[in-house]
Amino acid sequence: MSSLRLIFMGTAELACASLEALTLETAFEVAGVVTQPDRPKGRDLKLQPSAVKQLALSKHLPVLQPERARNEAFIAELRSYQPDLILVAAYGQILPPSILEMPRFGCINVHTSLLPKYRGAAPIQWAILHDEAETGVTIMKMDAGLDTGDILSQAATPIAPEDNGQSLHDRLAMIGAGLLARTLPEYLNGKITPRPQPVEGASYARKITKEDGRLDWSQPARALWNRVRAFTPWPGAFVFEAGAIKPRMLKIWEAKVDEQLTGPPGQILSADRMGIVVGCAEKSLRILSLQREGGRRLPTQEFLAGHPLRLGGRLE
RNA sequence: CGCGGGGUGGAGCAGCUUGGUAGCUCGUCAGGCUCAUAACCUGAAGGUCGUUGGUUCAAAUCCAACCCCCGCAA
Repeated sequence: MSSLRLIFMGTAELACASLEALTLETAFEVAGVVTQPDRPKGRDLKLQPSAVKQLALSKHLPVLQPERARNEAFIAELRSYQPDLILVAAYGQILPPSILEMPRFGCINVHTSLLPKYRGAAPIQWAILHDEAETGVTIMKMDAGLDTGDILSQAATPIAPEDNGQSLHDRLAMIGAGLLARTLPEYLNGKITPRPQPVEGASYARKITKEDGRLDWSQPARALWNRVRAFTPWPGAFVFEAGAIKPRMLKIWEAKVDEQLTGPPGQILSADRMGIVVGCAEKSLRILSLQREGGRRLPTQEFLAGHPLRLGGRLE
């Protein structure tokens, strides 16, 4: 039997590790890569190819970039590739039934959560936000619902205190790629029976927005700490210096919960080389590195050298 | 031409509007104090003020072009 014809659909950085893994498997032939159209990005809003497109081009794989995956012409073109299997990872568009039913082995998705928890667009961030002890990757067979398909395999990883959105993302990308490489052959050989997702415990991780990164000091320090971690490096947790005519945004990069100091929510309780401590609903948050609008990311000590903060001042 | 902030000793910033002596908080080095210290005191080294050109008796400061960094936005 000749190698399996496979179509890869993905856009974000997360998908690259999986694509890389698949191209290394001789049992598969990656016949084409589908990714989102180039989008305006960067300071000049110039069109930029997706991370997956860049990787695909470097491997000289055919790249398809339909504006809409539902588009009839695209579906026809996809059909012409006669895929045996379609692999989807962080693609960013809903696939119509005509695509889901196209390959004889179906469409397989790599999702970065332990389904049925955290279905949807931002499972990594929401897992950290919700103070989960662990999360993971699920390989599943896609169906018409949003991340509701039957499970082929899963792998878990603990969320460590030093984890943030970036580190967890990178780790899950690697775990996902490895799990995919192990799961696919077994699935294709009929050694895996897809099992339906449990009804209990399902949740939805909606897309996050910039505004979700705003720190609300009326929350407990641990919740704010989780928010900082979850939103690093994107979209970033932020606050504003209070009292200024033109409020300056401060992006918080690193923080930890301070067990000792307490004070009114938003009030600066301490500011020295050890950090900027701000009062919260419960305990306080010690900011270790931050970035002012227009400036670069700085450790607290260096930030304070040029931006003295008044004790008792406020952040909001 | 998407909007905006910025490039000043090793780090972060002020000074620029109203041209005329290089400033602040740190760091570094030396010495002092101290049981000790990331604390405190004294002293020192370290900068062609992003680049090029222009205006001027005189430019960090005014004008022009260019290079680079960052936030927003995506």
